[in-house]
Amino acid sequence: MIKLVWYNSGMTFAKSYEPGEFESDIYAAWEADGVFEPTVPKYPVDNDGDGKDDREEEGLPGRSTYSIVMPPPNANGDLHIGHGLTVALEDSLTRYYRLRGLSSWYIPGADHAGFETWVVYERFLEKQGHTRFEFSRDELYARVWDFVAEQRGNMELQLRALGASCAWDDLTFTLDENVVDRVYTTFEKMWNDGMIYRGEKLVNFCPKHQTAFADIEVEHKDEKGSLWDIAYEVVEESEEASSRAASFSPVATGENALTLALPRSEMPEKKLASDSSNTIIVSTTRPETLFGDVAVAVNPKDKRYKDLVGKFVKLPLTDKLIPIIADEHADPEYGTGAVKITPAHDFDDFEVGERHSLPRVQVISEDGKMINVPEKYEGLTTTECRKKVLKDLKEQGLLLGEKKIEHSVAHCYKCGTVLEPMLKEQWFVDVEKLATTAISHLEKGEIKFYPENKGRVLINYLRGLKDWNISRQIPWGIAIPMFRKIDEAATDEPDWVFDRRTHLTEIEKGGVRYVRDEDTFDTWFSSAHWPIVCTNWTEENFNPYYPLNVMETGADILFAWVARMIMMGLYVTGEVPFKEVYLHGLVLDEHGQKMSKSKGNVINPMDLVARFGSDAFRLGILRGRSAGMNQAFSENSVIAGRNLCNKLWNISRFIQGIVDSEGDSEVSSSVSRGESDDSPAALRLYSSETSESPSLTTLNMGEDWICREISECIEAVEHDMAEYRFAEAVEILYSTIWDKYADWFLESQKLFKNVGLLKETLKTLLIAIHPFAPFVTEAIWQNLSWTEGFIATAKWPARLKYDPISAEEFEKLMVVVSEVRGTLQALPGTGNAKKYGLLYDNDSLVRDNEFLIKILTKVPEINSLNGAPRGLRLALANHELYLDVPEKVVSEYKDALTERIMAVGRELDALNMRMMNPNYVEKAPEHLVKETRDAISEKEALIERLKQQLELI
RNA sequence: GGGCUUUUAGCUCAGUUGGCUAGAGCGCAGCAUUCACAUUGCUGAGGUCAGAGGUUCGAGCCCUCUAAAGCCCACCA
Repeated sequence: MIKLVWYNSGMTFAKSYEPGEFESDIYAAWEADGVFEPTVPKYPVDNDGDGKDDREEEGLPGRSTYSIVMPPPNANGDLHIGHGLTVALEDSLTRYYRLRGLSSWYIPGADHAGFETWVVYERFLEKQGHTRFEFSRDELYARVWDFVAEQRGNMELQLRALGASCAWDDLTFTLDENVVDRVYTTFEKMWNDGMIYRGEKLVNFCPKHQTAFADIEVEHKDEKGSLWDIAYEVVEESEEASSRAASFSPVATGENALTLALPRSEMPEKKLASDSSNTIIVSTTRPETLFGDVAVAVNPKDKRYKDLVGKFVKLPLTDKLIPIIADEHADPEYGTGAVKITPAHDFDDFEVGERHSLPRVQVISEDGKMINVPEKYEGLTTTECRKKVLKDLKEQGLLLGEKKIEHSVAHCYKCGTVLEPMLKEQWFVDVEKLATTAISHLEKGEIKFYPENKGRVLINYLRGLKDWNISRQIPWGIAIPMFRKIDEAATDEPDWVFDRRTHLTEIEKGGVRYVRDEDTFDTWFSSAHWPIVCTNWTEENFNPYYPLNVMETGADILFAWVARMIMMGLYVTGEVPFKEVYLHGLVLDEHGQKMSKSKGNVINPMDLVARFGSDAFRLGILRGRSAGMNQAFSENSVIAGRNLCNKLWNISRFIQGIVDSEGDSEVSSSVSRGESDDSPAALRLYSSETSESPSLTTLNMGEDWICREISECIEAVEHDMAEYRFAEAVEILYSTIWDKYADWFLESQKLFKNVGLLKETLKTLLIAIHPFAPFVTEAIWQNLSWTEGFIATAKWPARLKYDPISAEEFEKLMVVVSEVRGTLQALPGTGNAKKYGLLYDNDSLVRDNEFLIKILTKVPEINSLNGAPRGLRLALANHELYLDVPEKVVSEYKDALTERIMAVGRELDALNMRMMNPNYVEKAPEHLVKETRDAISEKEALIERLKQQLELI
């Protein structure tokens, strides 16, 4: 084993911790030594040759594995702050469970990020003066592959810098062969199960990127726009219409129809005069699409239009006649209550068209130009066409009004282009079965969510889930393994066949030729397999790593990813893909604003790592963060983390110094551990609850106290980790190490040194904080003279043994010390600590700990009070303590003393109020009532003494 | 319109089944300084827990309403 022994090679602890000097060496050593490898084999093993998986035969009581996958960062990009948080969370979990003795497997990944990468690559092509249309699909795929391969190393180096203890050999790229295989297997199964269909549906189409999006990828923004009123002339001449015309009296309704067609209040007088024919007024934000109109809809309950339903209107600027239909979609309250129906270019209209079996007339092409329109409009862009249409309508007197409105418009989430609803043949997954299965498993509580409410939110989402469009018109992705028949003669053969040979553009099956569909899969279709592919799950083999213990990812992709993994996991494996889900929120800037390039408030995690160290970043970003919440982040918290690392370093430097000078006395380094299976989440963890460190002896109450504090801290960390309360775990470690261990225990050890205990307690704390600060703890571990191996694979500490009564005594001593310090500070003048001594009368705590108190308070001397009390009495009940202060100074303290008496008095009043309530005494738990009573008598005694003191002055 | 979340110190956040004299970090003020650490130590100021009612012996926590901020889904002709 490689041991990084700077200590043995003559290197000593420098005055401060410099992360840059250690981090990369340490990471390289971990990696070289296989520290990140799980101990339970990842693939089936059959050493006894009985044809069965030994891992399964051995049985895994509870579960001795811990598996977690990394949400794959974009292979061609840099890590952003969100990745930083992800790694801090996931790696802390991994390292914690590794220390607790589980076979931990953190599986890294890289995402081909279909669309994201494609956008970057297209931009790159543009810069080189090329366009995608110069290349075939396969050429483009090969080019992007090279492009990504060149950049991929970056992201992996950055993950290492963050300390991610993942098994690098198992890195899964979303285009790896096993991923594609698995995706094809699933697709084939779905195809055979009749869950895949090809449908002409409206999809959100980006004219710039020439691809369709899933609903979830569309960004809706509120924009200002216009709502135009256009008059459509009602005609009777059509064949269908004339048959009904008999019952319709045109004379009487001439004016009525017009009046009815317009909201009464908004109807200008002169328009009435200028147009005497029967018209129906529709409102639209997109006049250019009127060529695609196939009907005008009114609400069936709308009395104004009752008689018009079934009649026809003449489509302006054309000769077309289209029917007036009744449909719920028309809202009588909105606009004129009549709406034009353009099924090929509007989602709602599409559905109306479905209901009424209307044709779909496409008038906008994929590149955003007008088609299938009168010649003068043909080939115009939608914007040009709109202008022209409005002008022509106006000339014909058909444009009756324009209203400024605000409405939401679909945009490409990448380039901001307005998306065009476009009629396309796409592959769809019928999600009904997937969703209902997922819902039933979720309702059974098979997956635990953090935060808890997200489970219900997810069920709610799944209930309303629509069919999933899985086709994308970009070359960079997994090809859809479907081939279209091109031999027209083969009439008996199906139009589409499934085939895995997507490396071919054309195949032959049974003498019939087929051509490959050019589309690729939506990335979420393959990502949905992530837990399955990362853990090498197969139909045949037992897999101790599936389901994953936890899925940690961003709350923003709960629907896009988590929902799909659950549906796909259940569909493919029959099991939920993970037992628990932890969702983190967005990392906001220090003012709670979303980070964005345009605001210039983006924080680069690598920059912070370089300046303050990886551990500082991890500690900083975990602080003040809870599940599912978008929370602010600033450099300050990283600085606090950096300071803690330095504190740890100096604590270690101090203790190593003691070990060097006092001699390396014999201390048993092995601490026995028990095992139990009743720990949280049925994990088989090294349990420290039942065992104690047997070899240590505490020699004084400070030592008992710190053993108690550390034990309680370890216990709290265990609870916090089981509940994913990272910030709390860090918090308690921080205060235990700094406020307790360094400020009280180490200070007291300057008097009595228990070398064995110093070593053991330091080891305990280092291991406990290692999951959060892996580098500094390893750097220290390697620098200490009495540690072995890597801290990264050490064993989680056992509880320390202590005498609870003695520990409690130390707590009392701390109160005395604090009171002495506080009073000295409050006295007039400076440098009081060194001026005045402490006097005690019949006080064994102070008498027995004279030297310790002297060290902690810095008072020059502590003496027994012989004779009458003098000086300033300390405001402590149960202690006869005086500061040896001259009369003059005491009298100057009078005001402070009065204030003190008042304060204690207020506390006493509150307590008395409580006791005066008979219901409290009767109904509150006994121990509380007793506590209150004790507190009252203590305060009373204290107040009495303070008053005496005041009288003396 | 449907769903979700937040509101606690100057700032960012904890506060787990109600027991609190409401905590932390940063910031602020004062004091200290060879002897592990100025990336330090000690001390302190700072809060009607958004507001109003209710339940309870007891509410930051539970219930109802109100106000403000934010997010998601649907719709917006």
